[in-house]
Amino acid sequence: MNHTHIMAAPLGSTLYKEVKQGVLAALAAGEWKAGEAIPSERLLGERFGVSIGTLRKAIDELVAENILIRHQGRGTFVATHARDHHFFRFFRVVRQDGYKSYPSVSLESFQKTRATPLVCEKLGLGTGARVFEFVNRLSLNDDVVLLDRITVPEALFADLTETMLRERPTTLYNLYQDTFGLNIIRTDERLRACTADAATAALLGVDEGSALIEIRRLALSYNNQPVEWRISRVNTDKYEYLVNEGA
Amino acid sequence: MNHTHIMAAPLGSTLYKEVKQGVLAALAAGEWKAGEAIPSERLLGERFGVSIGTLRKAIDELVAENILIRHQGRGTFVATHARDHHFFRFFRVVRQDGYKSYPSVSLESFQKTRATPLVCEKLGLGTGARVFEFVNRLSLNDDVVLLDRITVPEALFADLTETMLRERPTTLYNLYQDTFGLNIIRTDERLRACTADAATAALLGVDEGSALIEIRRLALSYNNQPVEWRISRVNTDKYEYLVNEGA
DNA sequence: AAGTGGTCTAGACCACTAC
DNA sequence: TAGTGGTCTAGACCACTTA
Repeated sequence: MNHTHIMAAPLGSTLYKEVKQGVLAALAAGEWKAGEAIPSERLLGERFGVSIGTLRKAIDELVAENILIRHQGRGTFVATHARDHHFFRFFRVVRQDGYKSYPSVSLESFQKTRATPLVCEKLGLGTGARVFEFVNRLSLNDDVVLLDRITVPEALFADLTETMLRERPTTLYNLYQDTFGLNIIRTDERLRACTADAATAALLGVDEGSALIEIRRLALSYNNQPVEWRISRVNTDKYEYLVNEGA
Repeated sequence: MNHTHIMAAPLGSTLYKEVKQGVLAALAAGEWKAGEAIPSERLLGERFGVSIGTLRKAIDELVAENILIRHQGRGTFVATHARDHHFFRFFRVVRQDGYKSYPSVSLESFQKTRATPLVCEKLGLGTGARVFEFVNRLSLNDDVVLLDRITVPEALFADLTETMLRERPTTLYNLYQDTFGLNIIRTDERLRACTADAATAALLGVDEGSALIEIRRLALSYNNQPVEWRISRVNTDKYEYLVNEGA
């Protein structure tokens, strides 16, 4: 029997890709919030007019992209940035012996300002758009290791306050999710070697001129929407940046 | 109707996982060489006593892991490290404007020696095992950018010669595949900031003491067999190290 | 035209979770 | 016990490649 599907066939035009886009659209529209369960496979299959197998193939890809999480017997859930969950997917700094631990964060500065041309380009903002800029100092096992200078557009983060950053119970990306409905699903990172300027050296507790790694990260949400621009500097005397490819 | 499969259920014990292991075992045993087509889905389904759908699920995962490549209408092939193919999966250094180009390589040294304790540990070798050690200098767009010190065990690379390295037509990992039957499918990289010593500075054309990125890479084949240990130093004045997570 | 992988279906049964 | 996702089947039809 030929399939008689309800939806039109606009783009890549295979049924399951359309279903995937449909689910992504519902996600981007906030129909299901982070941490919530999405409807059952049977219901979604009916909604999109496809068989379970086809629906599953669409969901399979979203699970592979860490956008959804399945729990057998419970349901399928919108992924969250909870501490124990996918934290190390975006945090790659580990001790040189391989030991992974969660950083403790101290907020060093916070201001509302206007974006530089570089930041405007990275975040896709108009010239002189307003942004929040703040600096976090991260420690691992009581070693000061990272300095993050983070910039986010005011347009997406209306009413962000220093207190919200200081008193957030979990991770930064979890705050983005819960408070602003912004779900980071992808990052683009570029690393260079650099040397510590006086201010950086003081905050990291290293000598001025020490070799550091500089990470420039753009974090994106659904539809490749840029959400956060970040420049990190890492003291790699006892820690290193980990990349696994394959497996 | 219940499935009546031929194989025993040893480990993760779902049918398609067993099929996947069976295909991996055939690959590791060299039953199908790099670049060759594996048997058709119908034949493999018969061989493992499973339906096409189950066989496909096993192959799907191997394709997702870049171990096999499917070409509609032609067949399924063992992945190769051909230049145009997956080269940038293991080579992450790009120009700061994002432009990707293939490096030109010059071999700076080549020797047979005994492994240091560190190398023995990384490559899983016995104390004092014999290894080949060579240094490559890589240029991108006529800029000298990378210095690779590469160590491989003699046990896996019997009869490796300087000439083979100098006159290889394609990539290094392609040489490993074609000449030694060693298929790199995974790497573990750890990055630190470092400063250029005199020898490194001279070869990279930078000042002694310049900040560089140091990459320590272990490259592995099937069954997590360590094949190559490599320490690279990168001049990031005009280039950077690229990591994309998600999508 | 024959053979390959790619998509899709409809339904069975299993394993796990919650009530 | 009811509902969820997880696995598996058997086969139809499509799209592409090769000859």
